Amino acid sequence: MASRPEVTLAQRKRQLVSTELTEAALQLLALKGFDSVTIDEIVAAAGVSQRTFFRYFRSKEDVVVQFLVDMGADIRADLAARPSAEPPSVALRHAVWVPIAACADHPERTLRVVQLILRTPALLARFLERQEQWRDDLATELASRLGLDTGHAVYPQMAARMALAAFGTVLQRWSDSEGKEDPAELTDQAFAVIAPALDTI
Amino acid sequence: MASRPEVTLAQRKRQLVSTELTEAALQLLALKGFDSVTIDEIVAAAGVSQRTFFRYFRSKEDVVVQFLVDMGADIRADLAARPSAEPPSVALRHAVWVPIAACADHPERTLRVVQLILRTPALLARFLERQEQWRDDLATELASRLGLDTGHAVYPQMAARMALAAFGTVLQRWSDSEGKEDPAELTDQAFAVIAPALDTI
DNA sequence: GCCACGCATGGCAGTTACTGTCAACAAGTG
DNA sequence: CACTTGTTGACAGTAACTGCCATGCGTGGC
Repeated sequence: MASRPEVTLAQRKRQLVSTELTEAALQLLALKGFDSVTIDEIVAAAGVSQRTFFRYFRSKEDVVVQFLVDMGADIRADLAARPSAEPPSVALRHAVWVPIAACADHPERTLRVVQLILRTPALLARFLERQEQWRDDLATELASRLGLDTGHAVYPQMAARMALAAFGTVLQRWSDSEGKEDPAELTDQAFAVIAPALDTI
Repeated sequence: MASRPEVTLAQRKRQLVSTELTEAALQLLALKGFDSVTIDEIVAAAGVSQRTFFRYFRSKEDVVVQFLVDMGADIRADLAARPSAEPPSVALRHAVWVPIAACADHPERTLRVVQLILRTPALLARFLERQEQWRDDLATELASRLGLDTGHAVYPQMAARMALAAFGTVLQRWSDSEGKEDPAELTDQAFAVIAPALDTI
């Protein structure tokens, strides 16, 4: 046994508090809007102290954005797992599809959050800031795939930005249509636009 | 005379206070970093009260980002002025070149500010948030140029995002190279990447 | 010249996000 | 049992931001 001897009781407790805070925050924020909810209300609902909140999240915005952050690592991981013979447009489409599929799988959970983020300036700002990290990761991964130097060629940077442009467009259209438009179809349309640029490497 | 009877003394006084605050802020921020400078220090250097500061700027970040905001309107204006027969890649290249040229014209003034923004998470977040407005403007302008409906075609959104991707890449490379790389050349390279996608409309 | 009005400003109190510090407590280890 | 490690809560403190009100300064009517 001991396949995971590291998953101690303490770690599970941490996970519990984290999800408890996230749930409480998302419910309150979706209900009253971002600005009208204070940290005190969130921690009261979760049953912890304010100090504990800031041990789990760096800022009020982080509670909402956090669940999208982990997706960044998934994108890069998926891109790295793609066969290197695959053209960039196909590989990137698959990589970007990972977080979109996660949203599409639980629309009732994610749609509200996505809408909240896209329509709240403070949250949107943090979300975009996190995407910068995704972009750098994607760019370096692409550069190593293609044997290019990130410092000299603009292609990796541009390709990463174009992929995230597709991601953003899909998210926005999905949000604005209240989830009625099909994410898969939107992703196809977005990548159809950028594919000619991605594959002229 | 009276070519501008609206430019009263009061308005010029407002402009004076605004620039005074901006100058004081930029100097202090470039010197000590964004987080280490307080509003109190800025207003002390500018000789006004803290309350007055927040009558001119919505937040501490705004002092830095503000000067980049007006560029957004310029981009759209330039795009609208372009002949409609021009392919999107050329028209967008010219539109995006407007703010880049403004930076390239006064490198000693703008390089520090651009670096400060790109390297300070809080400032970067606000900057990106403002760009969202640029993007919407560009997208609607492009849609009307091409007679498309923003609500049904993804092309205008994607084209606007690609143009801003080029803008961001140029800014980042210019900033990372300490101004040594030529903005015009970087712009050409970036648009060379996206041109195949932009012109397959 | 004088008064009234608009408008920018400053001071002040208050809210809220966020941080440093310390003591208490629980769990695992020798 | 002593010791270490990790999590938590309470408290004080900083700094960003806002509402309110009084003050002064320029402009226009009389």
